[in-house]
Formats: sequence, structure tokens, C-alpha cells
Amino acid sequence: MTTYVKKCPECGSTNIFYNKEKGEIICKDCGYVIEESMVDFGQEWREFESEAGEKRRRTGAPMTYTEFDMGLGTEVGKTADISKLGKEKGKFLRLRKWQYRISTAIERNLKLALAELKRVSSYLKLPASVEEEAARIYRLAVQRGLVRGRSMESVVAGALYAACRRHDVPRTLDELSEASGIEKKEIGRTYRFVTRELEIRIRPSNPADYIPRFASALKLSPEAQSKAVEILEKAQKAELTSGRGPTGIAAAALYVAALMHGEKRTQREVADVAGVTEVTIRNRYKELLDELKLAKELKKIKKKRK
DNA sequence: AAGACGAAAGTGGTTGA
DNA sequence: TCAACAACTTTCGTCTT
Repeated sequence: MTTYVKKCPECGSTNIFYNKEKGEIICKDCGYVIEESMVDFGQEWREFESEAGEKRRRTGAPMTYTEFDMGLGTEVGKTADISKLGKEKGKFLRLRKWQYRISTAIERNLKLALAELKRVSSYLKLPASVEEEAARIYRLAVQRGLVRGRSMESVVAGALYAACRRHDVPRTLDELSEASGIEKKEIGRTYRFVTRELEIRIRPSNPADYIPRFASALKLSPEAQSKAVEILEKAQKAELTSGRGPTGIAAAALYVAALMHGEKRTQREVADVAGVTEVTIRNRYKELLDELKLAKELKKIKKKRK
């Protein structure tokens, strides 16, 4: 769903160019990019979903935005036009100069930011697609002037975080924080701000997405790992996952799975790799045992050991 | 002695009046 | 703008292995 705009919010001109293929709306007078492919659907965050295993979440999946945006260098008029302008000439030249300054400033900023982005993303070993998405988000943020009042680094981190979520390769805020050197709170803040302003919808991350990384950090066997995923699926069906932090659930599932496969890890160990506390693991763990019939299974296994 | 457990108080963020 | 609220953390004492 795309909104049609009649007036440029920047210069008030009504000379709007609407490019359907690219999903861009550009003001012909000042070159301001008003909107780029606004995608609707998708859920905001967890919480409000008391549904019973609805699988409808996939609706708002990734869309177009492949364009890495080539000719952004919008220019204000050409020298040839100026002669026709008469008294407007001065204004026009000023406009053009201003435009030039802005765009070079943006370019310079972008160069720095992309370097930083590259650094962080390679530190986290993120796939190229995520890096590109993050770059795109950052670029949009700059165009919208969202960086003002925030450090460039934090916006980069926020963009990366958002890109990770969109591509289902979630990193925790802690990891982003460690990689970027920005405080967790700050990243979360800019992440929320940027995604809201750009209307980037991100559905709640799936706990299962965290399993492989956590499992390997804990050196768990593949069997235990798939057991954890299995547990997670059950948990989702039992509606244990909504409104909970995905990492906590993933951690608890791993903890149980490890127990069941005789590869015991302490709550402390699991908590550390998942970036939650032992208490959270305990709570989730208890819920899992209560709601699923895992308690029996555990006892069985315990007996076997004796 | 280390790990698991649970109660209680505190934190940061969301929601709805 | 503020209070209620939910999830999560911190801290700490107790029980279990």
C-alpha cells in the first residue's frame, strides 16, 4: 500500500514525480525523495497476539527494494536552463549551490557510515544481503534526516539490527552492542525510531532462528540442537512464545534439550551465550515443563542414567 | 561447594486514559 | 503526560546434587 502525496513536504511544491516501478516519489523541484516502497503488513513487536497458531505472519515478507538506488544525484536544473530564468536566476543559483552542498555532505557522511557498517557487519560475520539491506536502510535514514541528533554509529548499528531481523538472521542487541561499541539501549532506541519513521515493519523474531548459533557456542550435538527446535515448535503451538523474549525461550529450549541428551550445561552457561539471566531461563524452563509434557520425558531419561 | 530454585524489589519500555 | 503493566534483571537466601 503506497500513499499518494500531493505536496512536497520539503519545498511545498506540487510538482511531484511518481515512479511506480521503483516505488519512489520524488519532488521534481528540490529532488527530495518523499517515499520509497512503503510496505505494509507484518507485526510490530510481540505482545498482542492471542491467536492460536496462526500462520499468517509471512504475509509481509520481503519485497522489491532490490534497487540499490543509482541516480540519487538529483541536480537542480542545468546551466542551459538558467538563461531563461531572468529574475529568478539568483534564487535558482542559490538553490543549486545549496543542493550541491547537501548532496556532497550526504555523500561524505555515507562513505564514512558505510565503512563503519562494513566493519561491524564483518565482525559479526553477517551475510552480504543483510549488509546491503542495512546500507539501504541507512541511506533512507540519512535522506529523511533521521541521523540528526544521533551519532552516525548508532544509526548504523540500528540499521544493521533491523536488517538482521528482516532477514531472519537475528543477532542480539548485546552482540550488536559489542561489535559496534554502542550502548545496547541506544541501539534499541535508534532501531525503534528508524524503523518507525521509515515504516519498516518487522515481525517478531522467531526463537528458532537463534538456536543454531547458541547451540554451536555451547558445543551441543546436532541431535540436541534439533531436539531444541522440536521443543520450540511445541512451545509455539502451546502459545508459550508470544509476549516473551525470543532469546529466553530459545535458551530454555536448548537447556532442556541438552539435559535430555545427557549433555548437561549449567543454566549459567546457557544464559551467557543467550544473553539472558538464569532466572529467565528458569522461568521459561518451568513453563516448558508445565505446559508441554516434558517432565515425564525428563524423568525417564534420569532413570535410564541410573 | 557448585548449581538450581524462587521470592522480592528494581529497570526500561509499552499502552491506554 | 502519567499511571498501570508485563517482561526481564538483580540480588539474595535456601535447597539439592
